[in-house]
Amino acid sequence: MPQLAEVFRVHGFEGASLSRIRAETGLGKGSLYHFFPGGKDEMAAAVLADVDAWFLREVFSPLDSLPPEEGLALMWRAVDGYFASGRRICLVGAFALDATRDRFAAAVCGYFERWIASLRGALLRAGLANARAAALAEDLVLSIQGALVLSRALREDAPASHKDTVFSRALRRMQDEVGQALKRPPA
Amino acid sequence: MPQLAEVFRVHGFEGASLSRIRAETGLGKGSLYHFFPGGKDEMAAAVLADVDAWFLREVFSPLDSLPPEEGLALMWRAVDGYFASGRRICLVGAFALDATRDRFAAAVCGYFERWIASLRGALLRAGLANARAAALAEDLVLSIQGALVLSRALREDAPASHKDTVFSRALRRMQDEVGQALKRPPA
DNA sequence: AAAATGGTATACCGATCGGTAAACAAAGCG
DNA sequence: CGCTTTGTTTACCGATCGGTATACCATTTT
Repeated sequence: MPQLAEVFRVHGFEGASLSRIRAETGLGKGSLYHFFPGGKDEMAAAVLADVDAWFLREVFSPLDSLPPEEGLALMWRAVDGYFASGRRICLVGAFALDATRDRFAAAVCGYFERWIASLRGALLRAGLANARAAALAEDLVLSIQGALVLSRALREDAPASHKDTVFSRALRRMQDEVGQALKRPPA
Repeated sequence: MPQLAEVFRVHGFEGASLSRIRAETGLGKGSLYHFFPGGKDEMAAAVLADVDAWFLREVFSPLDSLPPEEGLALMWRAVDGYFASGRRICLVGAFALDATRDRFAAAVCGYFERWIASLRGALLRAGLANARAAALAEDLVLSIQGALVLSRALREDAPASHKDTVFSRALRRMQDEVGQALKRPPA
């Protein structure tokens, strides 16, 4: 399943041909269609569900139920780890850009809505005003996606130099932004 | 050429099959290969060059040569118009996400580097400190890309309601950020 | 009018696409 | 042991892929 996800991440939905999937997973065509009778669509849907489950467990739930500061700290760690400091992109974001979005509209839309909602909730509980929490939550999720795009565009996938990439810089900037917002009185 | 660009934008490089291109442009296969003997790669390269030229003319050059406030104002207008308030995505950003990036690495990388550099230059000339200008320029370009991803993910391509979309909100927030940075002494 | 030019339409190529079917292997279980 | 279940292999399907070749058409040039 991780390998399956990787194929979609690297090549996109259209670019993830069955032969590439076979090569990456080592499974024959028959095996793939045994597990996913619905074909490529079902594979992609399963991967999306898997991603969603991971984020639900590692990001959304902590944001919802833990003290906001803890939840936020966990989110930054999880995001930096999951996206490999910008070397790996967001599958959902990639699907959102092309026509693939229409096929998996519910999953794509739900993923981002949920993320923003959980983040907004945590920020609210951390003391931010309603409007400010909503705006900041949206801005943070949006910036993460943008950082992934830019990080990949500038070819920062060198195995070394984890430190000063666009993604790491952006992540630090976001944390600062949250920190300042929580210290200061809501604007 | 605009139609050609649209096919790549909507379907991505892999999803932009020659038959779809033919359908969209109305040209026969022969005509396409007459103008682009190099096939799909050359078409995509031409589209990328076209996009780059447009941004050079409408965004980068104004940022470089006009007074910074004017250049910035033009950029916001151009960006909002070009991306149709979030209803149209950035072709270069989309290419950057999947394996297509490797094929057009130079163009993709150059596009973003140039954008950030021009923006940084304008911010510098507007009075920002070196580090702050660089960080803000990166953050703005990154946020635009993120706003496009999120805007599409949340299906905000309804023809009506131009006003309060994720993209419009994000654009306004960025303008505020720049405005505040220019007013205040550099942090 | 003849020839060359710029562009188009069409048929076709091998390769690969996503997907199906059937034969087969290996356990699980009575 | 036989029988089913679970999974894999393999061959194959029609459709479509990107790309080529050729014939054709409309100008323009000579």
